[in-house]
Amino acid sequence: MEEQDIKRAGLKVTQPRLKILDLLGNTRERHLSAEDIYKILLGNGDEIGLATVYRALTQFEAAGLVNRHHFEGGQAVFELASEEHHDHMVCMRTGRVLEFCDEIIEQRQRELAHQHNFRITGHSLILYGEFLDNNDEKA
Amino acid sequence: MEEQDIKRAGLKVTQPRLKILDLLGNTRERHLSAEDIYKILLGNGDEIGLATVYRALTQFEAAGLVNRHHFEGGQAVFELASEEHHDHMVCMRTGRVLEFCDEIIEQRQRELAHQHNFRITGHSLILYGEFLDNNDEKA
DNA sequence: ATTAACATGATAAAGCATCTCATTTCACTC
DNA sequence: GAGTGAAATGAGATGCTTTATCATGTTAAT
Repeated sequence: MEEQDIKRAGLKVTQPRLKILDLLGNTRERHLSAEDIYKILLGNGDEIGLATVYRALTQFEAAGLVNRHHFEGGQAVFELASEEHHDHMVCMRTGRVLEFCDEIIEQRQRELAHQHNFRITGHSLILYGEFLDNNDEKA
Repeated sequence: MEEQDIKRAGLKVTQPRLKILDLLGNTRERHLSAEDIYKILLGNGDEIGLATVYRALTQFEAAGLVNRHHFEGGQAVFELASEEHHDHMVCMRTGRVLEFCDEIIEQRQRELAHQHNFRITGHSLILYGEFLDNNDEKA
């Protein structure tokens, strides 16, 4: 329940915050920019301000509810945080984003970090390119 | 020779462009933001405009002479392009950047992309964290 | 030296994100 | 359920990075 998540984050349960979390959880496109969210909610007839969207997303990120990614192209995108870390393939043609997990890469990253006396606190692996099939509709 | 690189890129050989390439090649810190470059050159007594720095870097990037990276923290950083692709560990405490190459990860990325019918045109792997030793001075 | 195309740099402008602050909403108490 | 203080909202201002504009200055080839 979104309400619980918001409370657990030490935040008041408000309409804007519920709407944002709900949208992130129930949209076909898991990865949305702050402006996407703002426009979709406005389109739904909700009253909301862009500043509120940014604020809420930043708070959700701090609470671990959502992740922020900086794909190429200026705007950051947000997604509901899932159990395990995952990486992304981003189609430069259609914008489609595919998430993937790979334990071999994760393991190798840990090894390399250890070799260099580096303590990893976060990481970002993004493959840019394009999908050769035309499944982009079913993304 | 920097002059040749600039010519090969189809650009005129100008003082600002030479200075920028020279700086990128001869600075201890391989990764500089446009503003870093601008300020260093100003500090050296050179006359240069920030717009010129951005323009030159964008042109060099298009020509494959430099790479642009979007580490966390707003500003993009630029580095002289080297033979082979490499990834980065970024120290969140000191800003130190360590480059590394790992064929196991590269290979695995290719496999995963192939599995998903994805043609890779670029990729970005960044590990954020901190170095546990205090070699930051020798970076 | 001349010249035409290109480059420069100061400043304006665009784009993304955050800050400000007056108003509203939430959640708790009685 | 009304009252109250703290927190949240939203409109607009502001900040910061990057790009566009354009009059002036350089380059490189004749």
